[in-house]
Amino acid sequence: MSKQHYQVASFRAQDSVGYLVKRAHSLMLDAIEPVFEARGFSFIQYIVLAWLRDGVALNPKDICARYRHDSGALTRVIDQLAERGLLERVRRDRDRRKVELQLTPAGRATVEGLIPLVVEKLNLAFAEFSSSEFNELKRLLIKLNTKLQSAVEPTQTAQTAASAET
Amino acid sequence: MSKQHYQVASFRAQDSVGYLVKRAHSLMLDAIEPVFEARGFSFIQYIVLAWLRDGVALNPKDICARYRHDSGALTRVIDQLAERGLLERVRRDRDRRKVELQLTPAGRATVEGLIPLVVEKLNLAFAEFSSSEFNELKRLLIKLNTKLQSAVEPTQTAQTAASAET
DNA sequence: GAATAATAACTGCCTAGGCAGTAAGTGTGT
DNA sequence: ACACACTTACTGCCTAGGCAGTTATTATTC
Repeated sequence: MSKQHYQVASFRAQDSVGYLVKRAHSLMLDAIEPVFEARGFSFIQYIVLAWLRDGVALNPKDICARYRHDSGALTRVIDQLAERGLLERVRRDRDRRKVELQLTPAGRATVEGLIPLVVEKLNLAFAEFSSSEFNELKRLLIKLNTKLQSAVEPTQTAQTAASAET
Repeated sequence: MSKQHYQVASFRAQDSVGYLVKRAHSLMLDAIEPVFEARGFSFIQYIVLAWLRDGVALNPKDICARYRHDSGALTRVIDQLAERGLLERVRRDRDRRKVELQLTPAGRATVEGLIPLVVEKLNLAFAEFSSSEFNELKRLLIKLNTKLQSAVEPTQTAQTAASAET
């Protein structure tokens, strides 16, 4: 038996965690987007640059999967960044379907300049959070995401999982 | 002095709570949207119906403010719902700028039918959360939202807080 | 080894949402 | 009373993202 946190009879949409999460996402974007736009960047452009810097994702497919962004839309974001000389597409001989994205020195300098602005906004948002509150929020969000992800993915080990028909 | 949870030198974009929140939002939408679409509704249509049912918001402006939805986009959503006979626009003599939205019996029946599907998905997502974890996540999200909201709103003392007329 | 499936990036099209402006209605100050 | 500012809902336009293909490349199967 699993916890039943919500009951049909007493459910109110505005009490849903889904609403709280949507609202947090929207408010955080509203807080940070003007910072980027004032410097000629969109938020998604920053994400691509930052993830390349950190080595999290090196090709479009990784970014799509991890940031849950549309493949077609991402191609156009990469076009914009490449046109501005902030990254380069490199086709490797290993697997010629894949495109490896590499930051140029200008791209690296750009993202290094943007990060302090992000850090400042984040610290402001969590100024009144204790360390334990901050860490607990992260832990619970990761726990939620892990669960949701496994529900979405018809993944590797899903063969044994109760007959998910295509 | 306030907590500095992030440092520029050690910042990695994928560790940001912003990313966790964005991901949670995206995954939750992916989990619930197919349920609505299979029944001919979009998620935003459900939100409008559910909020009207709960009396949270009775006119477009309230929904825009609380759900952070664009006013123009919302007008079109209301058009769709009105065309399908699920709600009606009523202009009141009190303030003829405002449009009061009223669920029709069909609209009420529709939303009552959708809510169990939402409750089921939410309970699945939080099945492995204890009551204290669940409540703590809600509390921390509310705390975050409150802070972010106050950063967005420039004025907002106690003046407008008391302006809730029926 | 050829046929088929699967994968990665990309393109075109379409729709929903953001933005700016408009119209009707209301409040305020003098 | 009048001008002015403000509010609410709506409209048109534009852009970013979702979706369905397309192409090039690699993996799998017979």
